[in-house]
Amino acid sequence: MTVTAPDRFDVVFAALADPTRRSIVRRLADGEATVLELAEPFPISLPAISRHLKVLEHAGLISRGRDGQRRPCQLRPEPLIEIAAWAEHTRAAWEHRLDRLDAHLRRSSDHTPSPPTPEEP
Amino acid sequence: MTVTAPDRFDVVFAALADPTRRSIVRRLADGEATVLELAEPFPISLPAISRHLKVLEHAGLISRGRDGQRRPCQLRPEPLIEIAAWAEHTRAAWEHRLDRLDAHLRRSSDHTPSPPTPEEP
DNA sequence: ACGATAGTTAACGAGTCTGTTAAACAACTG
DNA sequence: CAGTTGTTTAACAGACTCGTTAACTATCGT
Repeated sequence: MTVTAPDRFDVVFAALADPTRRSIVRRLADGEATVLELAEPFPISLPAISRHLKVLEHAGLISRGRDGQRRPCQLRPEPLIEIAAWAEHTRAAWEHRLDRLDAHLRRSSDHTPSPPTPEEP
Repeated sequence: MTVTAPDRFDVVFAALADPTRRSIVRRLADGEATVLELAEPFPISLPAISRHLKVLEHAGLISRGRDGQRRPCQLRPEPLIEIAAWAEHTRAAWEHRLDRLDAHLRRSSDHTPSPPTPEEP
């Protein structure tokens, strides 16, 4: 257990920070696959894949079922939606701030030599 | 020198995997800020902040200028757009695959049970 | 029950974060 | 010039990550 509460985004971004895991996620977007099928394109050992899958599962990016001795993996898109929304929201805030700055500069072009960085009241 | 070419997304996702750095990014969406201003909300030392900023800069998420002895930081939204697009694209592929599966099931059986994802009218 | 197939856990090493403190560098100020 | 403010670099410790191999569990097929 970690002392500080682990943000949900921490584990999702960290999971996607690895190229192997992103590749697995991308692969699972095309449909369910077993561990061996997922491992096939990569030059690394099966235990390494197994741990990557555990990381993805822990991040909520995949879920695993049971089919005999196989453990098929499925993509769970919710975290993808969340991080896309976060990135988009942050970008939108940035753009909105630029708009406000632009409007401010437009207004104060006559007199009122205000500082270049307008603080929000 | 790194042996394997480091994917651009690796460094962006890794940069955003840290809550302090995400918080800084979020803060910069509201406008330019100096290192001291960015450090103020956090209980960690200034060198730690400086290194976080270096990581963000290396990921292309911020750029830094010069204003006397200050080094003001600015958000660069391009990487945010890229990862949002990646997540959305992956999610879209997943959804499309479900649509195809649904259509296939519809075609290949007469008495189709109620589909689990009621998306089509 | 046996062996083959599918996957996980254990133990370990190399390398990479993240934080610290102390010291340095850079630019403004008196 | 000296002192102060803003920021970075150096050196180091602790934790985590990613890979390995060896051994283990679980399920299928005969």
